[in-house]
Amino acid sequence: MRDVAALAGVSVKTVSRVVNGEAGVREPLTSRVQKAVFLLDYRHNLTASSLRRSDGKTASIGLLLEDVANPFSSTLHRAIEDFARARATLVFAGSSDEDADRERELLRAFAVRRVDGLIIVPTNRNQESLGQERRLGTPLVFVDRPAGFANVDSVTSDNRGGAEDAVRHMLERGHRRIGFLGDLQTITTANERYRGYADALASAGLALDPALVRKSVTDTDAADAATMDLLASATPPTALFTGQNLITIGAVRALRRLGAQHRVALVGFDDFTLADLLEPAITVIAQEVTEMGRKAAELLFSRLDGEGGEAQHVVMQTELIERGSGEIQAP
Amino acid sequence: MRDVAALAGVSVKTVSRVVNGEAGVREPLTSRVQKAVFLLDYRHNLTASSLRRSDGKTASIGLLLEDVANPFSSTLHRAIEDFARARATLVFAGSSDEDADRERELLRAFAVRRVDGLIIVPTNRNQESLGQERRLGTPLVFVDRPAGFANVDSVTSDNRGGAEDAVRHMLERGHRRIGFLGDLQTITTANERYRGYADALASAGLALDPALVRKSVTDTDAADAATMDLLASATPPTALFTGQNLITIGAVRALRRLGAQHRVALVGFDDFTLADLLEPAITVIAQEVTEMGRKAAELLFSRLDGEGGEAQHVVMQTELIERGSGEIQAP
DNA sequence: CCTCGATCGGACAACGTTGTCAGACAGGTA
DNA sequence: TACCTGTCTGACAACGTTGTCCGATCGAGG
Repeated sequence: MRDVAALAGVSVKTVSRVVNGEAGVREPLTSRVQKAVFLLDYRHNLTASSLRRSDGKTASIGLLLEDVANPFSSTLHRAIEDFARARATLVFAGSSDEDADRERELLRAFAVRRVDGLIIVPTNRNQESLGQERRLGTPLVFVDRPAGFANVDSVTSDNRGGAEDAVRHMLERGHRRIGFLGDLQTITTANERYRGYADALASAGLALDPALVRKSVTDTDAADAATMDLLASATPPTALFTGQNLITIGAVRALRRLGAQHRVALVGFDDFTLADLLEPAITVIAQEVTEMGRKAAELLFSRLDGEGGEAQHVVMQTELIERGSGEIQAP
Repeated sequence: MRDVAALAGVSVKTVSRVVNGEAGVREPLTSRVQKAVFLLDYRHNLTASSLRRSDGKTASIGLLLEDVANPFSSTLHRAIEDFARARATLVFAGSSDEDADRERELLRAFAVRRVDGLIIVPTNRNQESLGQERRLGTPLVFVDRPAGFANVDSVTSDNRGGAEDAVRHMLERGHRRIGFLGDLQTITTANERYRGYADALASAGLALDPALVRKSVTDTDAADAATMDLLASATPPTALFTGQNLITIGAVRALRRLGAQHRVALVGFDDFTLADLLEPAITVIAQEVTEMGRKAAELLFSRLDGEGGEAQHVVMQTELIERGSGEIQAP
């Protein structure tokens, strides 16, 4: 900056003014400075600038996902990036892999870099380090999973309602023995989906048969095995509700192997690419992931703009997409 | 930091020493400082620190992808994140959408934040602003697409060889009329894949029939339409080579609609989830995406460590995965 | 030609941190 | 006791930028 000032024959402060587009520099100088900037390949140093500026904003936010590579996370990421771009803000993304230590480590990394705000898909229970963040005054928004503290903004799906829709959909087609395959119940969304399953059965006046429930299915292979197991029973389910993407795929794989894909009904939570090209195509409960990301970013930036007031809890509706597998009638 | 020093009854410099784990502070003080840090919820300010420190490192890198939400990009992202984590470095990711202006805008945003290095999936032709980055001395690695300048490290797949494998695979099964569906030829990878297609035909002594080639297919719908078109001809292809994920899916959709999926052979470039669960399962040329990301990060960090010497150009081999669609024999 | 007001430019300090360097202190030796 | 060595500690300045504030300059009016 000093070099630019020297070349343009002005003071550094004047260069600062031009670079920041402040009023108060007349024409001859303005273009002389811009020319010098160009000639010297000068790049404004945002870190130094934010250190000095009164608001101290770094124009960056932290995004804590389960895994930047999974479709749900990366779709969220993209929606948030797009919203942030309009605010000239960059996004640091990190993967927690559902691990509390990694989450803590990333939160710390975000904090030392002085991000302006955080959007977080929180792991099960790691609330102390989140609380610390909050005390530091960094705005915070939770996505996908409800906030451990009620007083933090959050954007979630109606997991319970969506699951209930899925199960009711199959009940309406005559199924009475509907299996449940879900992720670890320590994950709040998984738990909510189980409760939706139970709700639907209760509303229909059916007893919940624990033999039809598998509650700690974490990946495709486990789902495959659990499905094989369920269908091998003496009184197998005639329909399945799978609580998550990978589980749905595992179930499809197993049904296929058993040749049962056209006989056993299936509705999965979460949409996925190519669900419509499978045989049968898979009926799913779809979440509005992009809209969740957009909304979370909107909430965060409104806090950054100094919006006060009560924490907001946005709940997004889910949508049942009929594709075939969920419309198989009970035998 | 001043507050911490005051509470611990030491100078700020001593706090700095403790926080950075420097030698030269004896026991009574060390723990007194740590206690004060804890009591005051003090967080080290990395931006100020990097401003002052001699190396000026911000412990962050910029990652310029086509779209953080697409599977290829997000897999790369994850691999790079993992490598960076071991170096206590955070990743800014951004989506260019193949748009030169967005690319320029993001490069600028990275630069003003003084990232330590850049990993870039470059758009077609935007070499001036990349050159500018290089003049500033920011280490740079290109991924997926070869470098416009030869003197920049790069990690790419053997697109030409992979495409040739795909086409040869179908030639060996008796096909003589093999269609090509590829992305815009301004994208270097798309062009290389076309050349691989042409190479394979030439090696087999076959003439390249322009009527079987569609070179500007950019998305699923266009691929669907192009496939319908090709198969409607008087002398339709008996096999298809699709140059990219979305194109493959569009082709699958069209073949399905025509009921031709078990008659027309298909090999696609790029693997994708569920390719194995389609009917028939899709034979693909798979890239080692995770390894590409890891390697790119490795190259970047070795430059950050001051590694000099010639630019390296790593070319990853591709792998043909037989699943069924590519093994359909010619009629 | 002088004065006044409005407008623009620049010197200085400070943001939070660390590199440099000199001073303080303890312990050992002559 | 005087002196020296080595180990810790702290004062100061500086990283690149911007907020504050004062002084300079210019144009218009008397």
